[in-house]
Amino acid sequence: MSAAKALEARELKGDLTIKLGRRLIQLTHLDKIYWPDDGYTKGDLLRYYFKVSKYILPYLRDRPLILKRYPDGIEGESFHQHDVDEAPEDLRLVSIEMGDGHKVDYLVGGDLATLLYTANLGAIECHPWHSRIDNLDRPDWIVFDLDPGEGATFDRVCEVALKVRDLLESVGLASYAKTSGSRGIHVFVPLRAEHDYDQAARFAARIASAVARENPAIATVERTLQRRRAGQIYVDHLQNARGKSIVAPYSVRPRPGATVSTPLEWQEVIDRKIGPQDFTIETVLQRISEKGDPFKPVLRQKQRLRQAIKKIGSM
DNA sequence: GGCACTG
DNA sequence: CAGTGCCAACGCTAG
DNA sequence: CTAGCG
Ligand SMILES: [Mn+2]
Ligand SMILES: [Mn+2]
Repeated sequence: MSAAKALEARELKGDLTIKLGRRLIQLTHLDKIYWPDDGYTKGDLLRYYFKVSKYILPYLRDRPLILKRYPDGIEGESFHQHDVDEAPEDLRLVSIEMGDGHKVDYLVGGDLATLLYTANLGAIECHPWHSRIDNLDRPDWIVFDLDPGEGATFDRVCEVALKVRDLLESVGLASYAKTSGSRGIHVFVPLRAEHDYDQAARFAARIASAVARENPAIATVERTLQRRRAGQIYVDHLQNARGKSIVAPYSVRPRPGATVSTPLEWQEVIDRKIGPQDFTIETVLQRISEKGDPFKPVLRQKQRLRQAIKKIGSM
């Protein structure tokens, strides 16, 4: 059966084998409940990823994938998986040598077959590396993970996101925001992959620290939970390292409502009329068809860090 | 979720 | 046959 | 070095 016809059925039940080009992909337990409070099933998850594939796959292409698996749904136990030893032969893998010399076989993103294979394993979220397999030591984006503390509002997250954007802009860099799908915002800075993780991370630390220093009531870079004040937003820059990841644009989250990490226009961050709960596996496709993808420049803009490092150094 | 292994 | 184990690694930094 | 964080 064609993948499209099979997956677009309103109700998905039991198991299904779909053909993608020459590949056969097994999709199992389609009626298993993954979101008990909402009634969404594993079939609903697979249908969403099939329909959004054209938009999400560019952000996964040629990147090692970290799987965070929820085989029994969002309230069941979960585990991380890097080393994938049982993947079908025809899915792309890359063998990456770790610090201690042992090798880990990562799945490589970008193919629909891989996306549906990982979703079928219960990998609700997509977690790509910040670098691509042809240049694993040089990230092609920097991320700022804005995490609201207990009691901090999404309004305040928006406020801090704009501070980050403005500072980046003042050193000559464009940036892009998406909802995390939980309560925060992720700010991405697209890069030409020419600086290594250490240089990128040091730059990110300087930006985050400056935002916290200039806005101490609402932003902090303090990692110790107990020392973050209520209402502050934690500007987490420490994800900018090899082997770490952040959830991809258009990735589903294992959260109530089956929310999706959704790219925003900066004007939406300014207007504060939207919230993370507005974007779910049921609403995001409609939004994309109306507004397009605000993150498109993230894969096109090859920004260079040299001048920006110089400028932040003199501030 | 699926596979290897145990009893 | 049913039941169980397994599937992460690591980078950072305050103390 | 370890503990806590993600
Ligand atoms: Mn974080
Ligand atoms: Mn976060």
